[in-house]
Amino acid sequence: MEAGDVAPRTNRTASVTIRDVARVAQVSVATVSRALNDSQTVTAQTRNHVLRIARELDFVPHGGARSLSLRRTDTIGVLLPDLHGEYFSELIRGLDLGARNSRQHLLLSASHGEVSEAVAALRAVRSRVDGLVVMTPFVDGELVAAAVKGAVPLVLLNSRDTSHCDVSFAIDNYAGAFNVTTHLIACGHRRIDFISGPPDNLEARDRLRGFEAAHREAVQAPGRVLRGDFREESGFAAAGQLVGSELPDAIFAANDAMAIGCLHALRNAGLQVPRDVALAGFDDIPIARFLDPPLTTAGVAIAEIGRQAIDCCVELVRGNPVSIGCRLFAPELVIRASSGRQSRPDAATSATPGRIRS
Amino acid sequence: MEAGDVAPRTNRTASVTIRDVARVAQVSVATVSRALNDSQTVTAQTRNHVLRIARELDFVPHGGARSLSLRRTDTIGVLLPDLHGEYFSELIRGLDLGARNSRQHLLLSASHGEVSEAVAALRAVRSRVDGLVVMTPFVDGELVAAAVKGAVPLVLLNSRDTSHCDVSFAIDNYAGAFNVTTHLIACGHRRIDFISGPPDNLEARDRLRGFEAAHREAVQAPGRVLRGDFREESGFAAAGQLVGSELPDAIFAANDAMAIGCLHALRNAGLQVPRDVALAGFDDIPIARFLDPPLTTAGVAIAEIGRQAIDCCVELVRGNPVSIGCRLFAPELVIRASSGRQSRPDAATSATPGRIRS
DNA sequence: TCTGGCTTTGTAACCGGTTACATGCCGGTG
DNA sequence: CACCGGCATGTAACCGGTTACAAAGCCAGA
Repeated sequence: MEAGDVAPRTNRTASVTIRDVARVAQVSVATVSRALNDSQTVTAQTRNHVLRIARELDFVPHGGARSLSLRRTDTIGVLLPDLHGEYFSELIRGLDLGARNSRQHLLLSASHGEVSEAVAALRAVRSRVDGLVVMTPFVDGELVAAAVKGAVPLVLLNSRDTSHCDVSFAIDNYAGAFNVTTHLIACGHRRIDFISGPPDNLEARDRLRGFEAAHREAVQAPGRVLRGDFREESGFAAAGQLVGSELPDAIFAANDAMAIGCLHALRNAGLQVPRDVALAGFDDIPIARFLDPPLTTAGVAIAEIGRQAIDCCVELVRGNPVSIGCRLFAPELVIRASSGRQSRPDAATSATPGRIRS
Repeated sequence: MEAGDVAPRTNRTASVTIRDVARVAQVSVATVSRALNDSQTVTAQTRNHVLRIARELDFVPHGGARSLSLRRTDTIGVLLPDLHGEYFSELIRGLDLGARNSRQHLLLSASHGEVSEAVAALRAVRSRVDGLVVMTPFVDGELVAAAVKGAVPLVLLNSRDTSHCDVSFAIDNYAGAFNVTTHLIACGHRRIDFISGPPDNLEARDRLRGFEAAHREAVQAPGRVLRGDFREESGFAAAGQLVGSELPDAIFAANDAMAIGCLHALRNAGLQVPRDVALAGFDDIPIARFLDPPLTTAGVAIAEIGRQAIDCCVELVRGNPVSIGCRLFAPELVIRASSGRQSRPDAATSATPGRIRS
């Protein structure tokens, strides 16, 4: 904030259009257009002439005009509940990978968990993109589809609803939570408390169901269920409650972010993980392995899902055949130090065998 | 991948245009346009009539066509070296905040540190956006400006170059590194090693300069300088080298990501931070406070910079007066446990007094 | 009744590309 | 020489909005 000067409406260079090129090259706009695109119907000589003039004038076709004419924007719209945090960061990495691969632009919006914002964003964006990748755990597919109105192909993320979209990607949250819980039980933990996600979030509900089912299977009573909202702070708060009352043997947080908050609160209370309490999370965000102790969690190929979602959306846009329906990703149990002593080496008897990492 | 079916080119609903609305409402397209925008020159009665028809037909104006006509896309293009990791995640949060505030879309691209990709992305994007926010530490402002050609306002991030853009935002890397180093010296550490960023990165160079200057000021010889690239892995590798040879009293990593890698390697080697080696980073990414031990670092208001950059870019787009030049952000010394015993409470005698957090 | 001015609406050009169709030019054949 | 086919190029319509300008309608005042 040091320069007190005021910018005089900077002089923008008026952009050079295809008609300028045509005039200078003394040909018609059609010929210029044909020369710039690959079209075979133009002589090598004229093509070179036109290209030289275009380069001299530093002509860059106007993307918007091109889109209007071609009815193709080469842009995929992405609507996420949020854009920050390790989870979305990983997801965005995958989306970028996919987009870059298919030479698509990425138009990014966040709904901040508000239905109204999501609908507004979709309406604003649907005529600027060729396809949409949408993740709105708080909204059911019907509202999203209504806002999109079939104007463009729609891919849903983290949803199993396929009645309102072409393809959806989902994580098997039930199985993931089941396996983590079974692992904790196998480690010898008797009372396991659960920090849940927001109750109106379908994924959060499935994780809770998996937690409960694993207890039923092991004929063991589940511990307390504390309510969280998937954010670090709520994990911190929930652990604070637990520390104040009777401590469980293990805590299973419905995602890694809350597990991190939890870990922080436990440390503040002078407790050691896993000696005093064991801990597990869900997602395997990149930081999970760097925590102290490294976090046991359900590994989800977050970036990979993002990449595939874009790929799939692009195929739909191009009208290529695509296997429709819901693509379910099975999380992998990632066993690290935070879950504590393992009574038997092969204790986790889940269908997806656990893997010791890092 | 369960559904083996193949999507038959889904039947998209042909979009309804302003001419459809005009026809049904039995008025001219001009009147429809006027009714939809606020224009005063239309009777309340006709406006209501038109709006009702538009709603019935579920008419949504075509964004692209609107942009072409208005020469305004309500979109800000953002080009970053990468989109993932805690640092960019924080930055994107700020960018989103700013964009949302000014009702702008965000067109996001990553250059992956490649000059050619950056230039290609800028050319592809410059005709689709009203303004650009660009961060390319590897490219000097001139190349960026050449690719943009003054087509739209340009704001540079993490650059002090103002000769090629309207406004630039920068962090005072020199002062930040100077203060962290001075703090480490004040803590009583004699030999302090430095893990640098990539040598062709201007910010990395400034941090190294600050590190060296603090040693000169304290009349103390700086330790070894190991080469990193700002990524976790390189911090891990560098610490591996140090562990193999003679261990310093403290390690100062040029950013937090490398400090995290470093911490991981030290823990693997059975060393305790700060008892065996002290550690400090730079950036204060959100996770820094949750590490064990919490990381001493130079706090940069990452999201705030992103927000201000968008705000500023939007003001430029709108032709509003804006204080031009470079806006320099002074990092704040954030003292946490990783830097070890503090010999005197007010040891850090820097201009920006340190603050004990969390 | 006529005129002038104000308000509301319509017509058509424009934004900057693409492309269907028309045109002109060429050489080859009957 | 007339005719035809094929190729290179030009003309103009089109994508779907906005808006300058024209025109029409209305009312008040002379």
